[in-house]
Amino acid sequence: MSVITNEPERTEVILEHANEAEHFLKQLANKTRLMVLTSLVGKELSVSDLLTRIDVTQPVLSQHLALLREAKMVATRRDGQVIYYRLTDERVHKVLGLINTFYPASMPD
Amino acid sequence: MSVITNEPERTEVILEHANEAEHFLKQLANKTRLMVLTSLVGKELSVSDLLTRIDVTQPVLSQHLALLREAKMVATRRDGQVIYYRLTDERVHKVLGLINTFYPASMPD
DNA sequence: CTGAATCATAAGAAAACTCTAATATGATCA
DNA sequence: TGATCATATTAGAGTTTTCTTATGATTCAG
Repeated sequence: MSVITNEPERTEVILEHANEAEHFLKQLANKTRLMVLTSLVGKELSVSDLLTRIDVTQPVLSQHLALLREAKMVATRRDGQVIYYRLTDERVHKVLGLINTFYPASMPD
Repeated sequence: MSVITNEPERTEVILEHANEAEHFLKQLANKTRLMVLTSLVGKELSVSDLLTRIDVTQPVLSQHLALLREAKMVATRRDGQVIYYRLTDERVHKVLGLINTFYPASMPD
């Protein structure tokens, strides 16, 4: 029935998924959320941890975290009163990795 | 002075470029603009061409094209009364290619 | 149980984005 | 020149996103 379609690229697939792609990109297209997601690459962090790294108020951070949870881009684990967040969407990881290549690497700490 | 930093990934670079990354992603995070950009992969198209493929009014398309021009994601060429658009940002091409892999390939025409 | 700490939620204001409708610009052609 | 075609621009309305402020829920220590 279906044949192997081995063109080097078929970006047109997005045309049929433009709504989903728009939605996905919108979830990433926010400074606070980008910083959250980037901070979570390779490690789990608590909300307090994130608050020390990102300059936003607690409710604002919490609202962005709620959005990311809803989007299933992150998941949580509770330990006492602390809630740890981690990345759960490999697509996010890939996009962050690509975007990362667009900017010059800065001096590591 | 600087040393080779050859970690497998250093997504933290985005942290220092979160504003730019947000701006870049916002420009992509729109159905009409995604369809425009995707339609332009590998080919030049006129505004009329785009209008036949994308279901929006002429002024709306023109406004989105203005934004993409401003963002330098596309460039134009005039031939008589027709204006042709083409992609000019390799980063856009790369992101579209990646997003594309997130969706199942559909049957080619 | 009371209080403090950590995190979440909700309502409304403010800001940003997108569309509608009307008009303008530039090119071609009779 | 005047009409028409292709595309762009503008003002304002409508919609969506984000923030502010206040409050709620859960956990733990004393």
